[in-house]
Amino acid sequence: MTLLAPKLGRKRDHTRDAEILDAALDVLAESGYDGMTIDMVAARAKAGKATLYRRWPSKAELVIDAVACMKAPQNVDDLPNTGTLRGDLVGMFKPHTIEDAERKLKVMTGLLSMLSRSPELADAAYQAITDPRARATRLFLQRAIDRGEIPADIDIQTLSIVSASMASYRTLFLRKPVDREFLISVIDGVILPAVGLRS
Amino acid sequence: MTLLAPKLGRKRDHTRDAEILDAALDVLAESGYDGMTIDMVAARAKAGKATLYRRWPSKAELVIDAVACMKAPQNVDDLPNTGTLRGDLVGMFKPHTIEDAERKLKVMTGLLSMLSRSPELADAAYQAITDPRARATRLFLQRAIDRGEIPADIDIQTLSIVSASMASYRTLFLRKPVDREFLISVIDGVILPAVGLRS
DNA sequence: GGGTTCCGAAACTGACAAGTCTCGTATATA
DNA sequence: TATATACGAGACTTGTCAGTTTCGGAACCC
Repeated sequence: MTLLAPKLGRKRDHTRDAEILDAALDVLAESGYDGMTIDMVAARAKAGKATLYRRWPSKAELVIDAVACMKAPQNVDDLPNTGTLRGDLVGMFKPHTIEDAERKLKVMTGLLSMLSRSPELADAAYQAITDPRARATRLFLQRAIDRGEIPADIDIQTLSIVSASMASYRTLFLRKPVDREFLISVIDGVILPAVGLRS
Repeated sequence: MTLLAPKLGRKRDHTRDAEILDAALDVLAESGYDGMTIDMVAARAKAGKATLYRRWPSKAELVIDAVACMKAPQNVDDLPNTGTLRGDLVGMFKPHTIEDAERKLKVMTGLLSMLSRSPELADAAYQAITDPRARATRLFLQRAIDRGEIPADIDIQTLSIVSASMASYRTLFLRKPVDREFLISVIDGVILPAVGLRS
């Protein structure tokens, strides 16, 4: 027997998928996983609830898909490459990059208490939000080692998460803005001194 | 007219307050704010729901009180004082201290998405969880400066939150255990090099 | 003892949200 | 044109949970 679906009737408009997932991310960033309702997402996407349930079997699956689709094609080419470690690190503070990081952190905040209950969601969040940033920083450090700017025996793994850790902590625990001044103080007061570059 | 309450009837057993608040913290650490129900707290404390509502007007107030009562009388005397910065920092890894920090972090995780909606809760969490740790680290750094172990021009504010930031990030974002090895790598790979103490 | 408030247990009420279904309409194939 | 599916809108069902009330019993004061 064939399981092929017949090709009858109106076709599903898959351009709406991205719009719905983006609406879900907005609601998620604003209200968190528990505060988010399917009605909110449908309203923001100007879609019917049935349209959402036709595409995703449950709220949980919708959220996993929405988080996974944040995973930007982080092109190595559009990362800073200034020739100095400090230049690369500071180069991450372009308005667009900061804006993107802020939204991701808000989404992550609303997801945190769910991660322990849904390994699948935890993995999606790691792939889309946590890992790309650490990758970029590891790249900066490795290039600095390769060009002899910093010693080769530094702890790359640990140092690569310093800026992300401190930015998250400042937002989540201290509830203060992650502004340019703070990021500069992390770079010049922690990371660069730690790799032996004093200003 | 007098507003003095009459002293009739059975007296409220205020020794139950602490037991109920402690049960609330357990549930909070396990299920987060949204996942926590009053029934869970009552069941864990072997109390009736009415008993809880006789003492706190709402779930929100109960949680604020529970978090506030975590604020231990952090005695400066029982903080490490070893004579070296590294000794003081490492001295924070006593089993009891780590256990305490783990529970606080779990509670905080379940609270994070609420903090933006309840400034009162945010303040209680800051006073009870976030600030005490930063205070201790600032003390260690200041003593190291005073004894001439490290330069006086370091950025104490920024450096004092490095270890807490990285421990939180590792737990929340990376979902890996904050074990002794990791903490040592933060101290020896980031903090001490950053203040000019190389191993 | 009599009146009052506490206690744990559990029934009850009301609101809200996940998920389903229906309706009128639009768009596709045959 | 006839049939089948997608669409937005919204009614409907069901379960859960905050908060209230009721119950039988215990503790306290007069």
